[in-house]
Amino acid sequence: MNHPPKKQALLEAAIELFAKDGFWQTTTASIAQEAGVATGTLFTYFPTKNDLIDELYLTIKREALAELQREPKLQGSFEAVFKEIHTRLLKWGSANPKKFLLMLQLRQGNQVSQRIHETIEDDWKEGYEWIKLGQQEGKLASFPTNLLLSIIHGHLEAVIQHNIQHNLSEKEVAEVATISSEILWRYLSPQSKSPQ
Amino acid sequence: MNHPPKKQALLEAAIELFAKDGFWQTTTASIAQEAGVATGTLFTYFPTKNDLIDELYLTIKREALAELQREPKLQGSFEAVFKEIHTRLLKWGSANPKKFLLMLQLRQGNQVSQRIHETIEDDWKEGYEWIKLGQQEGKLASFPTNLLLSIIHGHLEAVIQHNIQHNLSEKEVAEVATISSEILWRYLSPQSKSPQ
Amino acid sequence: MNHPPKKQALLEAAIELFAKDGFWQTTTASIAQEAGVATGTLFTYFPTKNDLIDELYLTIKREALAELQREPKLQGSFEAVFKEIHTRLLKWGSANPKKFLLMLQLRQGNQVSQRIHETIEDDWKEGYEWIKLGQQEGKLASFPTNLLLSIIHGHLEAVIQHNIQHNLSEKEVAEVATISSEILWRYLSPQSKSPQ
Amino acid sequence: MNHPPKKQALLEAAIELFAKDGFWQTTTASIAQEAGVATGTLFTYFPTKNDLIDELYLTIKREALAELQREPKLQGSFEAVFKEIHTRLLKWGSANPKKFLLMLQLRQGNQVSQRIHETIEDDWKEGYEWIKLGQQEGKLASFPTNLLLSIIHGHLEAVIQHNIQHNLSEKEVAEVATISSEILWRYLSPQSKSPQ
DNA sequence: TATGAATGAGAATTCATTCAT
DNA sequence: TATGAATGAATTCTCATTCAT
Repeated sequence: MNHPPKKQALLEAAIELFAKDGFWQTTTASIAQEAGVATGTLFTYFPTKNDLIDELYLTIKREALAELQREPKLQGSFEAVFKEIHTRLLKWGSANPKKFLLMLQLRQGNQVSQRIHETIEDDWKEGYEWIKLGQQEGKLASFPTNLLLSIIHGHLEAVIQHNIQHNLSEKEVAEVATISSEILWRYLSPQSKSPQ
Repeated sequence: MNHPPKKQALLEAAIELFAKDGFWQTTTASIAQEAGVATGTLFTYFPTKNDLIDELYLTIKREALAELQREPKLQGSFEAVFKEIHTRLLKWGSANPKKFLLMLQLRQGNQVSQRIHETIEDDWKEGYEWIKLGQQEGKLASFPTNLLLSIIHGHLEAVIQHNIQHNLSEKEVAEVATISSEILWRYLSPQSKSPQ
Repeated sequence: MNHPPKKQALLEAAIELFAKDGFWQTTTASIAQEAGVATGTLFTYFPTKNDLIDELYLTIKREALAELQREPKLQGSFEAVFKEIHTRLLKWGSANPKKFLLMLQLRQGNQVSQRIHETIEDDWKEGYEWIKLGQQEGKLASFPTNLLLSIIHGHLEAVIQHNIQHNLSEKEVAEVATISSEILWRYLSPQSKSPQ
Repeated sequence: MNHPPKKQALLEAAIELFAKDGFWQTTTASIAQEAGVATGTLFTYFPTKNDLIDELYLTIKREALAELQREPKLQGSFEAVFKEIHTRLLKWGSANPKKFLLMLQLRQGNQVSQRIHETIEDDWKEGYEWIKLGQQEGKLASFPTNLLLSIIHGHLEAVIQHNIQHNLSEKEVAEVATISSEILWRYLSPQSKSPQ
């Protein structure tokens, strides 16, 4: 976010190459080359290749989070805010396919250290609490919060991956976002609203 | 499924180790050792490490598919069949966490060859057609079939991962399956059922 | 002593190169090359470069020890045995300059692991006990056994280094050995023998 | 001896670290850090790491030599001077274990350049001549001067190492020095004194 | 002089794969 | 088929040294 230029270049090169070839097929030498620095320079900023991963993952996760904190502020009814969050994340993921897919890859591959997972959990704690509150106030279906989050996450991932795969334009993404948030909301509304 | 015993042992050892340490961190030597065979023997059955992956992925995918083909046959209304499919897959994934997580890992990591992806697509074609037919007959929401499938997939993944993470008992899994299939069905029913 | 041929070749190559260039200036690649095996082969026998050192040091120390155990058996008066031990070690070191100097280098450089030092101490324990007994029986000067051993060791080292540096012939070494063992014996005899 | 403060700090840091970890395991960066200066600063004073070694070795050797040149002046009979030299060196080594052991390490490891060895030989030439003269005048045993020096050296080393290892107090060192110089003198006196 | 980020040649070690038995 | 020692290309990481400031 405010890295020294060479560090920034390394992170960007890593995103590019990891997304293209996968983490383990990408050598530190090629990252350095892509970033236009010497091989040793990488290790000035990241003591090991795994530290690079960790920082990369954290950086991307925080970039996604930043989407929710930027102007205009999230406001309005619970439903409105919920849909807006969904929309912003969906748009961010669709617009940043490399970062998004890399995030999935790193998570699935167990490459990210526990420490980083905890840091991120911490970052997103506010959101978690907001969802929980929504449930307590009867705005959201009452199944286990973790399951609820898993489902939201799974839904977002599925739709974003679909958008990326089909290479949708910004306008199309916006349309999908509207439909998708509508569906998700209906789907996660409290049971009372469900048809008998 | 009907492999020579050493081949079978190798596949099982690979599942164990890939799931634990990840594909790239697992050496062919360690797989052979875990399987109780010599290092060279692995290459008698799988010309390269990547061929092992391919076969493993295919085997697992077909094992999941077999769940849908086993007795009792799927039958009844479209809704009943849809829910049963969902339930069987969810139970299979929850009962086979290693295989399930490995499947995700291999898919995200771009490790599986194109050829295998095509083979699998072929295997599942029947299901794809069945979903499409359901849409045409107005049994399912009418958004793009691929998106629909992505969402189903994402939902299943989310719930299974949740089950695995929380280590649910078979009974609990059955309960979650009921709720989950109910929700998913409601969610993917044609728009007409949606609240105005 | 009874190593697989490639392991033996590696140990010999290592002696050659370590003695010539020093431990840290010698690369594992060059050792493998000198031994006529592939770079990886070294690591089949020695997990790390340090393990190679350890084994090398142990092997050399035991080779020296073997000099004392070979035929003809050590026998006769305490004095005769003492001188014979001194002579055999002195001859061995003078005849094996590379091994001898390497031994010194490894010991001084703190390269050998504690475990190996303990193993060696164990190997030589019998000798230690024999010296101690000699002291108790009044055959040797009564200062601290450890100091006594240090002095013997220091003397041997000094004379061997001198022989090596001056490149003495076998015959000359034999002469020096006689003088040297005479001096050392006189020097370490009990105080009573000393001039007032 | 009269170095700029940063240079002095670097030399001291180097002694500390070389003695602890060995020359090759110690990085120039760590020396600089220990000395509290920037990495680049080391190279202002020592063009290469090897130059640092050379200067260090020379400095230590001269420090030992200085022990013999300080007040009170060496005087009295040949025997008295011989014993006093021995005692001073023994005390210096025992009191400066890091420097002493480092000296041994550097010598054995072939780390010091030829140029420096020659310089030092020059420094100690006077002592060499004095010993030789002693031999000619029948004060010392008549075997080759070089061998004689080796033996003296070996003896000193053995005893100092023993003192260091057993962590003797200053008083104990003084006692050992007396015994040790007595022994050494007896040992190196001309043959006539030896028992028949 | 002093700094410390940057360099890049070099080194230890790994591991998929081969092949003689 | 099965074995496992041997191979050697490839990779991560180190560190003495440089140089712009």
